[in-house]
Amino acid sequence: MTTETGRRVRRPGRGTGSLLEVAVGEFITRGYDATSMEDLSRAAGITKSSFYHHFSGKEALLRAALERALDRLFAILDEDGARTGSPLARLRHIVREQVEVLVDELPYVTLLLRVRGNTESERWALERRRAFDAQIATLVGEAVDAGEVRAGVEPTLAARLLSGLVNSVVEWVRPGRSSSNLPEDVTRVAFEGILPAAAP
Amino acid sequence: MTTETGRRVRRPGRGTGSLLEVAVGEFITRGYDATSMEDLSRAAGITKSSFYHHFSGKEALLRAALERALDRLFAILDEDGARTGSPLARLRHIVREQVEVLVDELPYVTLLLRVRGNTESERWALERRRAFDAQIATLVGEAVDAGEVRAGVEPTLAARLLSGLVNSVVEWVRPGRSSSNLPEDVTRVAFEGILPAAAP
DNA sequence: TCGAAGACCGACCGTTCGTTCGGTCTGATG
DNA sequence: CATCAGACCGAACGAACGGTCGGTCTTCGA
Repeated sequence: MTTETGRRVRRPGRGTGSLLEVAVGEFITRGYDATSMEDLSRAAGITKSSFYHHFSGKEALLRAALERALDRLFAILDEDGARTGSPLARLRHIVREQVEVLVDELPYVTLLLRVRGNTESERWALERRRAFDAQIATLVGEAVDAGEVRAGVEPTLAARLLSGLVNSVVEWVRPGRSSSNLPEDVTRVAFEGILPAAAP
Repeated sequence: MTTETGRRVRRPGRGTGSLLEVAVGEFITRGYDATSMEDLSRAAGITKSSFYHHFSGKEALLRAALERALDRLFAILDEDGARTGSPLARLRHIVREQVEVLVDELPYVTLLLRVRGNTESERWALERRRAFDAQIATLVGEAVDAGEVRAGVEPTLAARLLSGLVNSVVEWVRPGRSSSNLPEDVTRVAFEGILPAAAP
């Protein structure tokens, strides 16, 4: 237990948050399955058994990380900009905020996007991801029905490519190093085309 | 050795190609590190030790799969349509063919796109992937310089998003089930925008 | 000052991993 | 019919895995 005022009493320790951060970093560079508890311990500067004092096991670490990413993503859908206005405006808002979250919580979202469903936690995360994507797909369909966009292809395909484009940012973005406004740029590219023909 | 006429002499066996196909399928569903040699053997219908008669080890399987995917991708760059014509036309050709290869060699390309650099083979594949992407990025820059496209964002960012959009197809496409012309649709979406504003 | 509890540790457990080895069976070749 | 090589197998190897256990050290509240 911790007292009301001032968490992390007694020894300075390191806190579960810091350990989670270290663990997620290792999970990303080596892959979850290829990362051993000894790898995590070495990276955190404590022994393997000490790690089990803070987390019940390897999968609990994964679960905590996936929850953090999913909570941030679903929070976007509850914002005003995602619930009011035209379907197209709501879509643009969600895409912009999604890139924001993606950069803000880069390691956690990166881990989420690499999950394949091996463990129970991974299957749970996959299900929530599917629910998130389904809401995007619905919104794309509404935007097409409202005549706000040219329906060049099936809304289902458009929604998938939209998610694919946005999520691909995690593959190369590095925190701190953003000369331009990344969320705005990605949103513009997604809706106006990556390489639109030059005006004649 | 095999005779000129009629490969796979003697026992019917199964052939290394079939074993590779099975192994790649398991690698994709469970992940490379989470897949044991016994998993592979069970899926192939032979014992673990029999598997070593055809492949020198687990990583050799991975290497063979990655080579197959990379060979197909680099072959695109050698086609006429990728070497002659305007930069924009060459880009469109490459994107269309890339989707084609992606669907044609789905499991192998999927595996390639999930590689993170744990083993020597993975690092080798990552390097070749980078070389491929670099050629795309160069071509995007040439198209912008030639005034063939509106340069809304940095060419580097555009190239990355282009690759991300195209490669994301492996996450949901299923072979055989293509009512529409997928390569053409993806190409149009990539260049004209996923959800372009409706004409007034 | 002293008891309690959290942070941490070294040693160890059973299991599973990738790989090896010695050997059997089969079928085309001479 | 004898030979030979490739396809295949059961059993076992050392190493590494995730996880457990009993105990030590440190710090704070009473």
